[in-house]
Parts: sequence; C-alpha cells; structure tokens
Amino acid sequence: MPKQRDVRAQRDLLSNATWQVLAETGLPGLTLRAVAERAGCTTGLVMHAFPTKKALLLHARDLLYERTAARADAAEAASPDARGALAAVLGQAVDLPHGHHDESRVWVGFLAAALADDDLAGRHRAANRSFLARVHRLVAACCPKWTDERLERTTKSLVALVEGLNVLAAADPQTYPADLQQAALRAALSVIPEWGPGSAVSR
Amino acid sequence: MPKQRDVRAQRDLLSNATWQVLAETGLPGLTLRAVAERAGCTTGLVMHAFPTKKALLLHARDLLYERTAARADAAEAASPDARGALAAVLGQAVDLPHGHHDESRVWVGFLAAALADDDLAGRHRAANRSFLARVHRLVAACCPKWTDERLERTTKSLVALVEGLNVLAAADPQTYPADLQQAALRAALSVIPEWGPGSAVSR
DNA sequence: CCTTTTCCGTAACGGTCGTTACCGTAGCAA
DNA sequence: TTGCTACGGTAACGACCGTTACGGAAAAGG
Repeated sequence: MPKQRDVRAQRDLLSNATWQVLAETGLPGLTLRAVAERAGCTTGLVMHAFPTKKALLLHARDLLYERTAARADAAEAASPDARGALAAVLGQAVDLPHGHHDESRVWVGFLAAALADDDLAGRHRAANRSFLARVHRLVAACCPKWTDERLERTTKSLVALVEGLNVLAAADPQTYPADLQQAALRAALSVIPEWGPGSAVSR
Repeated sequence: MPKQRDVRAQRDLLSNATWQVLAETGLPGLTLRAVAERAGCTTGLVMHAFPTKKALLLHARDLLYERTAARADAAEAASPDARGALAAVLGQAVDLPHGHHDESRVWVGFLAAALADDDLAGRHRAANRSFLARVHRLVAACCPKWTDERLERTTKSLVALVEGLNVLAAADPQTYPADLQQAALRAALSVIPEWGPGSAVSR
C-alpha cells in the first residue's frame, strides 16, 4: 500500500485557513488560491480534500458552528445554576476581552453568503435554532411559571440583542466597546429573576 | 451642442438596479453586467455614469441610507410625542407587514462588504451613528432624568435589538415572523416610561 | 532495494470579471 | 438640412476565478 494521508487533519487545516481568509479579506477574497496559500499548500491538495469550493465552504461553516457550540457547552457546564449559565452562554457570545473578534466577522460573512446560497442558509438556520433552543432551555429553567409565548419572545429577544451587538461591534468596534456590550446584556438579563425556583440546570 | 443626458436620473436608475441585484443574488452576483441588464442598458452606460464599480457601490450605499433616513423622518414626523416617535422609528426599522424585506438583505450585504472595504465601512459607521443619534435624541426626550450612561446603553441596546431582529429575520423569516419582531420591540420599549415629562418632540 | 500505488504540486483550460478603446449615432446649432 | 460633438453600444483585453488533467515524488509491501 502506498502512502496515506490524515484526511481529517487536512480538512481541519483547510477549514481553518478558509476561516482565517474569510475573517481577513471577507467573502470576495475567499478564493481557493488564497486558502491554499494560507494553509501552506497548493490548490491541488485543496481540490483533493474537497471535491468543490462549496464543499469547503460548507465544512468551514460546520467548523464555525462546532466551535461556538463547544464554547457555549463549556460556558454552560462551568456555571452552577441556570441563571448563571444563561449569563455565561450569552456573555461568551458577545465580544470578550480580547476574544474571538473576527469570529463575528466570519459569522457575518457566512450570513451574507447564506442569503444567496440555500445550503449555507440551511446551515445558518440549523445553527441559530440550536442556539435558540439552548437559550430557551435555560430561560425556561429560570422562569418555569412563564407562558410559552413569553418564553419564546424573551429567548428570541435575547438572541437578537446578542447577535445585533456582535454585528454592530464587528463593523464599528469603537461605538460598541466590549464593556458596553456586557452592560447591555446585563440590563437585558435583568428581566430574568435572580433566583428562579428551579435554579438547577436540567440537561 | 450635441445631445445631453440627465446625469442624476441615470445614477438613480443604476443605483436602484444595483440595489435590486444585490437583494436578489447577493454580493457575489453583483456584477456590472448584471446591473446593466437590470437597468436595461449595457456596461458602456454604467461606466460612463460611474468611473468605477466601487463608485457605483458607494452611491448605492448612499441611496440605501437616504431611503432609510427618509422613512425614519416620516415615521418620526407622523408621531405626536417622543415616545410614539421612538416606537414608530424603531418599528419601521423592523420588518413591516409586507415591507422592505429585501432592504434587510441589502443591508446585510453591504455590512459584509464593509468588513473588507474601508470606504464602505465608513459609510456604514456614519449611517449607523446617525441612526443612533436619532434614537438617542428620542430616548432622551422620553427620559430626561436618566444619566448619560443609561441613555447610551439603552439607545445602543434598542438599536442592537432592532438590527439583530432584522438580520436574523432576513436569514430565517420563519423563526422570526413580523408579529414576533413587533412584540419583542414592544417588550423592549417597556423600559421607557409611557408619558415622560418632556413628551413633546424636540427637534 | 525495488515495485507499486496513492498523493499532490504544476500547469493549463474555459469562463467571467472589471476595465478600456473605439466608433456608429442621436440630438442640437447654424 | 447639414455638420459637429458628446453619448453610449460593441467588442476586446488582461486578470483571475474554479476546475481539470497529468506527471513526479513518496511511502508501504515484497
């Protein structure tokens, strides 16, 4: 048997390169040659690892989702109660000290691409609904007496606020500094009672 | 003197075509040939009306700003008091009945492009700060006793919520229907007292 | 050590992009 | 009506895109 390769490592390497190129030069700069240069190889390897550019794009999108989901899992697991988990999950989504500043940029790029690509749109919807379900679960744990309608409205409002802050901060970080984002989130979370009856996280 | 043309009408025609193409096919589909076809002419006229593609893009961005500013002006002028004006201005920014659905799509497209283009980034910041100033003025009129810090935080939170709703609805209108957006906005506006001391709009 | 088979760098292809040069032509002055 | 000039349609250019074909290199089995 001739030489073999680590397929998964290659795909991750290329997805990371895709992610970096997207953060630096935006969607128009995302070319196979730019990705290959960033990954330290040629387009030959890229086209052997992924059959087409779209497949690479979709895999990079999945990678972004996995990262954010893993961070959210970690934030949730490190919190003792539902209220704290809610604050931690939403807080890590907003810009941290010198956090994943360009993760927001990449997210915006994929979002804009999703508006014209059905496959990317599907990934976006799945990811966002997954995040919504997570927040919904935590809000429901904090506020077991709320009606479903109020739970849904509050959940989607919190998520919209967080994503809005992310998007606006990505384009104008001066106007939306990190401390203001955190303060805005804290104010929005004040509608959630500090010690809900079911304060233990149910998972 | 030989034949002359209506420069402004041409620029508006082409900017509208740019806007439509951007809404339909997104940024990657925005080509001079697509714009020319949509406008019913050839690339020759486009390149005579605008020296370069970027100039066309910037003009289309300005057009988007003028439209949103005019709509906000109208919403504000039609409201008797500051509280109503605030609700109207933010409400028209969120998706109306069968409103400017693709205006959000265009906005997202320009936002993503602004992340990699300094000129577009400048336009975005100017437009967003103008919107922030408008909302800030209305919130301040409703809540004259608030501290500057609270005014700023509330203003930016409201704007972030509205933009977040817009962005998420553009990519997943099923999850973010118009009535939910309006309900979310209404809930967020509940922090503003119904009849503030200075209820008259000061302009 | 040599063969064999997979891997991946190289280079080219067709297509489309933004941009440019050129020229037929439509409208106004005389 | 005639001539002149700015307008704008046509077509080509160079660059770069995604994709493909092919050949040299490298590792595992004999």
